[in-house]
Amino acid sequence: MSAPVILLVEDEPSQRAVLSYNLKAEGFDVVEAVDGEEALLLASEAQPDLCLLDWMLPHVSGLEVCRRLKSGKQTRELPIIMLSARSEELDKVRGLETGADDYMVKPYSVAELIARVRKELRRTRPAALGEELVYEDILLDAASHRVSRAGHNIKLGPTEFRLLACFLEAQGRVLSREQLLDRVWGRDIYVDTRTVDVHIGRLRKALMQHGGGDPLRTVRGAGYALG
Amino acid sequence: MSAPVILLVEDEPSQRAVLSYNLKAEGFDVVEAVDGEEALLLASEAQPDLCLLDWMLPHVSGLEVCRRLKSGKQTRELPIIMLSARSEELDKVRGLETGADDYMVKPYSVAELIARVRKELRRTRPAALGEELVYEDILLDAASHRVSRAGHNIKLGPTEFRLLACFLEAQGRVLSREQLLDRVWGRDIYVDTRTVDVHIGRLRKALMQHGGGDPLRTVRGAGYALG
DNA sequence: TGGTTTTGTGACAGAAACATAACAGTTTTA
DNA sequence: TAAAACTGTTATGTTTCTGTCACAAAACCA
Repeated sequence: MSAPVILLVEDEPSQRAVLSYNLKAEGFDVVEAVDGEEALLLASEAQPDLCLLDWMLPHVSGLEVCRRLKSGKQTRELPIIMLSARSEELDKVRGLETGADDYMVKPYSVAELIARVRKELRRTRPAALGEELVYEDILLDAASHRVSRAGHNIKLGPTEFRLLACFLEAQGRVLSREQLLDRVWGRDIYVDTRTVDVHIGRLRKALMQHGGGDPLRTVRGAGYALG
Repeated sequence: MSAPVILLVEDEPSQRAVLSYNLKAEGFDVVEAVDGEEALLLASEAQPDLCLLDWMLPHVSGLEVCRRLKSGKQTRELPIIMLSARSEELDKVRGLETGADDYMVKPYSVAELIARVRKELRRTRPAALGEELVYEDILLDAASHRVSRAGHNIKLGPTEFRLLACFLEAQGRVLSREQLLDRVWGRDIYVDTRTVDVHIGRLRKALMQHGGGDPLRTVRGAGYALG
């Protein structure tokens, strides 16, 4: 499973370097933007999982970037943590009003920032953080890379493991073959779309090896879903 | 018990502020010095448990401070972690054998710095954390540097020892080769990632020399895990 | 129903990931 | 200072996984 991607928007180079380095050390992928323009561009292009947004930016203010991200269709769901140098309560209120999901005042504890990042990602990318994912009698422990069903241990190849993690993260939503290729294989890998079918088959077989019904649902013309 | 006191020697105010803030956030008491003079004074006066020492200092260099601390009777036992801006200097620091207990190159991961601080403190203030790591019949005693399995003493090389300690600390989580290289070999050492495999093999052999199954699990495409 | 589209699946060859032994250079130990 | 222990790399063998294809089965549609 790919590491969560964090969009870091901060104009001051040294601040940016420190944050970037520490985020990378925690295992995140970091995409950096130096101003609002670039931030908005990368937000839709790099498909980040979370955005760290500085309040003070040249040209377009952080507040404005936040507002635009939250009103854009593609980027509405992107969690945003605002970083501000000032502690005035008014700023905080305004930040959260604009739709930011959290707010931190500089100077902040890096440990606390990381903790808040994790808190936001826990909602959207639980598998990437090493959480336990459950659906009925199926249990996937991302940290120890283990899967079991009704108590029986189940051995999965890397691809099937990621596939199952996707379905568990998607919470029953239907995922198209294209979406699965993106998330499981990666964005710029070219493989035949029918290959997904084969791996779905393998995943099904593995999950049913100790009995139990088929937990995967084929949605003709659309893709697959869990449950 | 009172919190460990850390003597932070760093002349640049912003760097000092960041470090101080983060250390305090982790529950340490911080005493700050801006140059070598003050550092030497505070080292004997404030009775710190550990010293974070910047390489570049006005007047008296960090290297010189380190040397003096290590030759002073009262301060000889004070653990020192040197902070250096560039990796070339790191070599010098190492080569000159200043007596520092650990080194970090800027920019560093705050999480890693904290981890190293704890590591040093564990030696000098062992009451802080439990020293024995256990998994099933495997026992690692960090204080005496001993490992045993099912009662049999097991002799491990330094690398295998650290490797096993990592797995015991990770509590069953999968560790990637990169993570292991970071933790066992160090962040800025270049070693082929395949080398990890070899040492895993050696560790396995050592752990199984008196019988018993393989406690290490290979997670294809991801890394290794204990149990 | 018959034809058409979509999905399921077994087989297979090639690729990738991993295990292990051997080796040469280095460091530590006695 | 010689011997022993340790390290990182390389080469080779082994296992496991992948992606594609071909054909079978199922679902859909008129």
